[in-house]
Amino acid sequence: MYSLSEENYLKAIYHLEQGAASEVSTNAIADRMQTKASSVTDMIKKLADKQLLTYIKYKGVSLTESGQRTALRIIRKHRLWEVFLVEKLNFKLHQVHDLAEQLEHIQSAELVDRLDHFLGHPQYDPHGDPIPDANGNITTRQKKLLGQLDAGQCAVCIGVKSASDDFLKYLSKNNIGIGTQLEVQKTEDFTGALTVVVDKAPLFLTKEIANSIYVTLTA
Amino acid sequence: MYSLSEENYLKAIYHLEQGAASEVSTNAIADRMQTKASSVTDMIKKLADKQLLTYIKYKGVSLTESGQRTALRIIRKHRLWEVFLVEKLNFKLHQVHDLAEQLEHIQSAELVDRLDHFLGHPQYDPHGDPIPDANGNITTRQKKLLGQLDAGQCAVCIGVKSASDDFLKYLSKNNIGIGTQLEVQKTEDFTGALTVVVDKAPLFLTKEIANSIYVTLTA
DNA sequence: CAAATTATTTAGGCTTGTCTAAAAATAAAT
DNA sequence: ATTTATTTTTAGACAAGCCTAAATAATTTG
Repeated sequence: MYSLSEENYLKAIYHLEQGAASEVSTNAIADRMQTKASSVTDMIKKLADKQLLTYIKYKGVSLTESGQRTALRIIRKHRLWEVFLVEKLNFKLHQVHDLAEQLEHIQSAELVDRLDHFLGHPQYDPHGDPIPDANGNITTRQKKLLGQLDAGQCAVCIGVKSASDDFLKYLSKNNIGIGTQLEVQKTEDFTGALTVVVDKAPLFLTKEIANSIYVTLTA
Repeated sequence: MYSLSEENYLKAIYHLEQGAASEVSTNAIADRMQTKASSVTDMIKKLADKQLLTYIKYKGVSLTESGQRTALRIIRKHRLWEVFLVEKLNFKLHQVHDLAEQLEHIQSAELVDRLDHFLGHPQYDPHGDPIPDANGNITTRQKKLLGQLDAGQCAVCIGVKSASDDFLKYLSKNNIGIGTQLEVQKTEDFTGALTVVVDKAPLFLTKEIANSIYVTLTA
């Protein structure tokens, strides 16, 4: 179908498009892909020829319908493999990304579907990111760092940024895990620390800890 | 480590070396890899530079210790993935080869080890081929077609050549599966058909059936 | 608004892995 | 033992994907 390199570009551009209002710039892509701007120009011309994105010289690119669909297929594979690696093979969270980067390029629609079924149609990957379904539909949750919330806001933990043993141990000791409901009770402007309510009990978190926990706001 | 192409060459050469007394010829490799002899020459020069094989012009190649080890690592991955695809994802036998050809190139020793453990350290893949262990040790069993045996020989079924539904149904109805002990009672020279003893009961098999069943001789 | 800075593209080159066509070596056959 | 046929290697070219250096466009700044 598409080459390994083409797939990686599509995925990178998709991610850059999320969380950036306008077109995606050449340099932004080069940055993310650890490559040179001139290489990016070459590739986006090729992807434009294949109708995967629209490209206006000196202005940037944006994915077409077809480009988005393709990117989402790759992201679906990536996240399903991450679930497999963590849930079935007991990998640690921080180990799975690089492996999934390889596995996401395996070509076989049937393999993806069977893997999805084998894993019980998971909705989210181990980092808390949503897994697109077979049709490319994705439930977009606003992913935030706990440290970015204001007093009074409620959220649920959907993932963590770092996965050091000590950090995970600290979290489980304080009854925080994926799915845990949190309410921000108070914020300290000076230190950035905050007090949250977990299981009706108040808990004091430093700025560093709060900025290592991903959450999504609850309705 | 090694490129996808290099890995495929090593694997092909390994397989050609098994069941060929002398050096492996350029054309034999080209045939197996569906490529041109000139491309093979280019590649074997590169592999010789990397000490993965010894190459004498116009005479052929043979893998070094290091080349064999590398090939066996790839074959180990291939066969473990095949087990996964059949046992965990319920793929049909004939579907798994092409997928395993992709999966065998995923780079991660830890992934292989964890997969091996997850699958319960299987000894053989779904085709009945032995899986090398983590150190590259492989239990070489003489793999034969049932139709090649003579009267009086005993063997155990280790796999099947085709995997059509009808054929598998036929086998299970006659109590033949992986691990089944067989003794050849009589052969018919003219038709190639043979009578085998399964579970102490005689069973008549046509030449076509007998040549679709892989066995290994028992001591 | 013109000059300086930054971003992007073009031009040309390199590597990997492939190919075709021609040359050289080996093997087969009369 | 020469000629013929086959196999293998060399030479030169090509596409993909990357690079550096130079040119051009866009943006920022005084």
